[in-house]
Amino acid sequence: MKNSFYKGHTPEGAAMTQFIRASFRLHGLLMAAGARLTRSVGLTSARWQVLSAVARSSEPKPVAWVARDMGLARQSVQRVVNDLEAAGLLSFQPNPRHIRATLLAITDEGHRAFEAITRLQAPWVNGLAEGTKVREIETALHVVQGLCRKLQENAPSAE
Amino acid sequence: MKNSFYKGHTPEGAAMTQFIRASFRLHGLLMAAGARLTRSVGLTSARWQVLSAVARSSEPKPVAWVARDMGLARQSVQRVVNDLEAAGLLSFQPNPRHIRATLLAITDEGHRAFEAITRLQAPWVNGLAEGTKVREIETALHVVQGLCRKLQENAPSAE
DNA sequence: CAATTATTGACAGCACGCTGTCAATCTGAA
DNA sequence: TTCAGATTGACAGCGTGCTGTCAATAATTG
Repeated sequence: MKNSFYKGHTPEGAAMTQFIRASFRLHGLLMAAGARLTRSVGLTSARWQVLSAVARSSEPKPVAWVARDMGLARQSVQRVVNDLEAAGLLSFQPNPRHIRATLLAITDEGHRAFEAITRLQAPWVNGLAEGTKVREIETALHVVQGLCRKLQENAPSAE
Repeated sequence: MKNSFYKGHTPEGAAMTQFIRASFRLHGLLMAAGARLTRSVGLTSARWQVLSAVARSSEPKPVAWVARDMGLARQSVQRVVNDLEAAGLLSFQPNPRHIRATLLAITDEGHRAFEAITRLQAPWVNGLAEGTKVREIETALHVVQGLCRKLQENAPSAE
């Protein structure tokens, strides 16, 4: 795979370029898999991720806080949250510290949907990880986290 | 990070779940970085990737072939290609084997844009990879490629 | 206390990937 | 040769993430 397209790259840079290309493809495949996984519960990948973020949260938060936790823009999460509220999976609770910034709470129905998908996700991801050593996954995670850190430093966070 | 949310997961599955979450964030950050990188040439991340795929291709191909190479749906690439053609960076060449499926060729202007971005991308990715060992990147690439392979097997390819 | 600044949500609009459907075209088997 | 199936591009529509702008509300500062 060493060809003219990697002129100007350090060995690390050439390897990283390949890794980034593979990451794009992985993202597409994960999104497709997430769609299949969540469809049976009547959700989508993005809605499930937002629901999870709220479910995993240690305390009720406004939309903007959840967005920051997820590393997404505020408005992206806002619209998904509005959809989830309309679907009855999330509810807005009054925020004693801020009139407009209502707190997000998961409803009983939302909790049921979250647990239903969790029961599907666990065996799915176990199968996906089968055959890969924990050490390798941790190395990969380390590389990805290092990239995220570097990219976040050089990136003017939106707004 | 071992908490109740990883019940039902094997050790590999728990690590993989973390890795997938990190991958989503990485994708978002890479897209943002790609936007900054390509904006100066008047392109976007997606258009640059399609242009690169055509530029790297060993022979002229119809849109559907390029889409398969990139692991994307045919129509996603089709619309970007139409935009690139309208912008004068790509051109449609007659295909002796198929009247409708014209072949994609890069124009002089497209070549200039591609090279301009390549000159920006190389130092950018070198800096990004700096401090990460090639061995680690290759392990991460190996993990990602393994995931892609597994996901592609279990996924009914679109259409 | 008053005025400036920061945060938050509402609204509108864009880029991109997906799907489904349709007609034109090519391919291969009967 | 003919006809059924595959391939390809055109068109329309959806979900998701982004940006920019605006008004309402908090927080901070003089």
